[in-house]
Amino acid sequence: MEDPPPTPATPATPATPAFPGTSAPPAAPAGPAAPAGLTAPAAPTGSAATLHDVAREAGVSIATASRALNGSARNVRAENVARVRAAAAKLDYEPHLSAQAIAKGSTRTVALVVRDVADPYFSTIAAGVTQAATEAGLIVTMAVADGSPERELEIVRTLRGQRPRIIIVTGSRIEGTTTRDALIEELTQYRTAGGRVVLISQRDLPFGTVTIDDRGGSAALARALLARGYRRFAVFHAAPSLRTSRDRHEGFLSGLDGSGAPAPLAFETGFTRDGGHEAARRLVGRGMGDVEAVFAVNDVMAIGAMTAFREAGLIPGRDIGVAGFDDIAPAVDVLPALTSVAVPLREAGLTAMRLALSTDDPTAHHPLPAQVTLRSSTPHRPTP
Amino acid sequence: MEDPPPTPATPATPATPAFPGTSAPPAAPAGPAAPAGLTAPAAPTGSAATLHDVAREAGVSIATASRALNGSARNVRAENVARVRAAAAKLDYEPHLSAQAIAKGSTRTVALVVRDVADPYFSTIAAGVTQAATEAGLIVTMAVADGSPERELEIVRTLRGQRPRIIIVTGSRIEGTTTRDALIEELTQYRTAGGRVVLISQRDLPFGTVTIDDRGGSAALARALLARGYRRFAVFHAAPSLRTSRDRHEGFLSGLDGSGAPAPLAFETGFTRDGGHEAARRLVGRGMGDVEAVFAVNDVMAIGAMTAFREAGLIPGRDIGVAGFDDIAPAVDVLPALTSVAVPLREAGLTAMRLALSTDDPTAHHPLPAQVTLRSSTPHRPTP
DNA sequence: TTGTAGGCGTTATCAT
DNA sequence: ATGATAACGCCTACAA
Repeated sequence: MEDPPPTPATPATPATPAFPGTSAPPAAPAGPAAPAGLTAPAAPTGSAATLHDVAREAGVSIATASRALNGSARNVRAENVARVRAAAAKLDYEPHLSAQAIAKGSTRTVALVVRDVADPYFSTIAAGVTQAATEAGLIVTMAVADGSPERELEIVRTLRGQRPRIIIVTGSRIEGTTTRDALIEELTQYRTAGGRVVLISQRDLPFGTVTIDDRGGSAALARALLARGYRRFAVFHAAPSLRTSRDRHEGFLSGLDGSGAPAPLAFETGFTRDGGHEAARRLVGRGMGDVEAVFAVNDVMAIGAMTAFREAGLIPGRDIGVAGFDDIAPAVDVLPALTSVAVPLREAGLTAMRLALSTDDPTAHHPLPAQVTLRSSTPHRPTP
Repeated sequence: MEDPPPTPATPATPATPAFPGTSAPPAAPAGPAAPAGLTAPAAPTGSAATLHDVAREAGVSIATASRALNGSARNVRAENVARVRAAAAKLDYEPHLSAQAIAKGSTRTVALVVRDVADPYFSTIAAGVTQAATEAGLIVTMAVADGSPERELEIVRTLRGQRPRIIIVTGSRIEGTTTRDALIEELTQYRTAGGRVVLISQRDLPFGTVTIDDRGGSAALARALLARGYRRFAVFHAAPSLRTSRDRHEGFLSGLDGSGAPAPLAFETGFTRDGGHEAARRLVGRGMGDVEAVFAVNDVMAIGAMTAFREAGLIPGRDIGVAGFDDIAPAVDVLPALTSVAVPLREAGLTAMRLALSTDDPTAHHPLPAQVTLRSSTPHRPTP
């Protein structure tokens, strides 16, 4: 079954040519983002129906058509509304969002900047943002910063070209003050131009922020482990410039405070599964000493560490306790099930949107709780 | 440690209006944007710098400014180029993408439709798409169909309003012919209007398509398991309307063909971790019979099943073989490591973009290989 | 209720 | 090389 040949509703509009085919490869896509490998984008237009077409088809003026479809349909004769609607349907008309944006002076898009979409941490947040955006009739555009503060800065800069209503930045690790200041500057500009800014998990910046209680969660975890009889720890953490890692690390230490437990060994490594794996190998290599449990600052690290321990002949949960952070889905399916700290990631995305859409103080901070979830990777230690 | 005193909030700029909560998108903003009433001196209005501002600041015409910044800078005196660039930098000017789009008649966006961003399957594909798009200087907008064909259709329809250069649809499960035909119709319209369409993992539709070799991979897996001595299988699959599930199921059966192995038991369940868990419980509940191994049509199902088996006192890899599909990251960290079929998900996203950007046949099909990866969840069976 | 006209920020076509 | 000026598709006073 083929598509019915579109009725030649527009007989007098030869105008726009069909496909330029292989023609003019648009010159270097200018701008900062250098095109690396791929071929230049193909040529566009074959043109879609415009409001003008609809108006003509319906036998009314453009203004009436506009009103009937979009604006105050109340002031349009019912008959004309029907006419216009029919014409629009017939021509398969969709309003040109860019044109609307430029005419109205505001778009309906929210721009989301993440470090890595493939990471479940961010993709879950993205899911929350997308859901809330859809409910509010907004479009989500996404950009990936890839862990580079410079890239992030550049993204935010070019993002302003979209004139989004909202910019949400998550997972950045601005610590170097140069890019940090530039980022603040950029976002401030954007805000004074009327945009809303919300940061997720990026404390201490003068914007609306959704924070996850990394410190508190880690501290609570430390106390819970103490209560289970653990006293000697190792911590697998990432570079301290990664704020999330540092907060969780410091939180854990603070949770140990006053317990009399010795200072944990610290291993710096990658914020990834392989990082955890590598740190565990290092720990095993230098001798476990009297380490009773490992706290890895996120679950994928913890899971990688468990595998490494097992490869070294140590059984997690028996020979060594292991705990992570995030409570990602696989935590309950690894063996032993992983003790972790649950964070409401999707909720973070929803909350960010809520914050952005609210008319309240645009610099409000909204903390989200983190909840310790004890599992068999850290069983009770037999009291000696 | 609280946030520093926020910068003096914009006094007279109400900015974004409230939103319609659950209601329809066209939220007629009530009040006017700004009290732009009388004499407008150094208007601190919330708008961003325009090309006009830049031109004035640089002391050139708006046309020259445009050329200097964007177009053929070749025909502009070097001095003026510098002037304009300086002005742009000073004013923190970013070209209004919507305005450019409307003037040029084409946008720089690619629209991506996925079933669920939070699912690693789709988020990995999304990562590939985003990467390729960024390299080509394109912006990605994302919409979530949530498993509903109707929603998917509606999304594609409204997506056309963005006038994206490319629409990529992944993970749909159009089987009901009504929505299927409507979807084809909609996408065809879009294509004749000059857009490029690429489908991922959606066979049999007259558009560019990136397919993953579900059937072949499953068949190869079946043969590999036969070679390891397994003969009696159970298959955990999802509703047959979910094409991916059906293909993998059928492929597995075809791989068994001619081996003389008995027909596997089939358990229909959810395409999720919990689905696999549930099916395994059902299998255990009705008695394992002589089932030697389970093939779950994706990894999360397989992993859920392993946990369920363990809960029932069966040790995966010893008492029951388990295999999945996708080879997601945790597959190597569960115990035992999961036999699976590796699928180049990120590559699928990249390939989709490549297909979309190429000038070749817009309906080309590009199959991606799937590779069997044997691990200890399906050890060699001792030959009796 | 309807149409006319002006404007939104850019680009592109003209002359100059 | 540069500057008016007309599009681009839509919205919205302002008139009629």
